[in-house]
Amino acid sequence: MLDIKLIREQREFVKKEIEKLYVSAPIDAIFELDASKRKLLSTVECLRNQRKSLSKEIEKERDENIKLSKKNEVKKINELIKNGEEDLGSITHRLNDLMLLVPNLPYEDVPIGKDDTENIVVSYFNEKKQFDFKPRTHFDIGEKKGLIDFERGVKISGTRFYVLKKAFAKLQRALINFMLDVHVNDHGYEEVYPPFMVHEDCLTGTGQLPKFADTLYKDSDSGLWFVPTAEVPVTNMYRDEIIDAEMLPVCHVAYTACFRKEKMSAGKDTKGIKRGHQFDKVELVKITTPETSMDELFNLIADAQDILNKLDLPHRLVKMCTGDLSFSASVKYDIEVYAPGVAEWLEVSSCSNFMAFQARRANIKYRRGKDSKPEFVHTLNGSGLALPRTMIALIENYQTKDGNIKIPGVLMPYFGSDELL
RNA sequence: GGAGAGAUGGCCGAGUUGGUCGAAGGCGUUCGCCUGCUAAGCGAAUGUACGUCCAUAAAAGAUGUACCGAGGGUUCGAAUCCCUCUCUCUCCGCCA
Repeated sequence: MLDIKLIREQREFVKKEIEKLYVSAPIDAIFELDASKRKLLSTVECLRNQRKSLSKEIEKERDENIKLSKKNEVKKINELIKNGEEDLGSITHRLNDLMLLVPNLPYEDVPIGKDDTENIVVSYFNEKKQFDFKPRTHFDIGEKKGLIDFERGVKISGTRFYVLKKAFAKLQRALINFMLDVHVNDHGYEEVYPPFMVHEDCLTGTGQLPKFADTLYKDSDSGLWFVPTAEVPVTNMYRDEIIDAEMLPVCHVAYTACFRKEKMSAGKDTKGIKRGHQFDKVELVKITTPETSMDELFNLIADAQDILNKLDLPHRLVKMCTGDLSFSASVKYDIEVYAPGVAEWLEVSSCSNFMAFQARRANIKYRRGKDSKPEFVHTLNGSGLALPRTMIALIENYQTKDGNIKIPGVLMPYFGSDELL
């Protein structure tokens, strides 16, 4: 959520910034609603003040007649208050609804562009592997060796579900543990294991709701939503809290399954395990002071990249342009790993600084000093990394000519002693 | 799932014959005094949000309103009375 004061005081600036995102937002309507809300609020507060003082007079009044007339006076005021409160309620409600639909503003150095074609590749890391044969796709390998069962996945759960078997199931488990250990031991994150189902407030807090309800799964019975990313439960751990300044930055790493309807991508990426309704992910979340959030973003990106470096996988860092920023992000960098079988750069991590946008929605604050007023924190997150796509890259990059996969050394303690699958 | 108890400020904890309660008291914290140092003692301060005024880079200041788990009701007036919900705790049952 944006600061309403920013819209109040610098409406044209906000509109100009939103234009850069190639989306529309009801800034003018918000401005008008805010003005009428404040006007009405003053009126109602003034009336309540009158009621208060009259009530006190009634208490002390000895004359029954005067008392009665004053009571009637308050009753009339109460009518006015009631009407005012109803209007105020509906205006506030409408204002809030609109505010929740306004995306975050882009950070100053975000390149302007209308879609992903205008993103900027910042740099490349690790050499692409050379093959003296045509590299196969992960789904080709997986099916032939009986390590991915697409048919049964579809049988039990429908399209975009698959079953990992034997060495592939184990490989994913090994990767999860490897990633968690690296982030905890080498990068200093604190591991958390959060719920995979959350209250609606959480999704509003991190910005998935109300706009993207149709991409999320929900249990209508309990009203709980399945998390589309660990960002949601982990960031919301601190909802409605004031964090001690000494605790910052808060750095968490969490493994969760993630659930997404993928309606926007209907028909896209239907082959393989690139895009399923359920996938595993190790997520990095940081909560920082406003001053340090940009530095922490680059630390976070480096931490995510470190996994790929340790696995010696070719990847590149891509800076998102304004038109490709996600709803809540102010800056976003994607890490894309190269998979030679499908011959694609796969997004394995999306690292964002949300500035105070989520903090404002989720009401997460910190105190600069003992006597300082609470201020909103900055929140960040990025995958570290998404499992299926890391799997794809690992399988396709480490395949041998005879159809096996060589396990990288760093994974040996996790996967076991088998050199080949 | 059955029975009972509870939810108050950073914490503990009063307040339940409705008004002077944003809320006693204690602890903690901050500042000052005292002290060779520390402790103790003494004095003062110490919630959040939003609005208005002032000011405008911001803060501070003044003032108003709301908030005693959440929502609704009774009343001139509710932390206090009534209803609904949520959560926590204890006991019993059931179960991974």
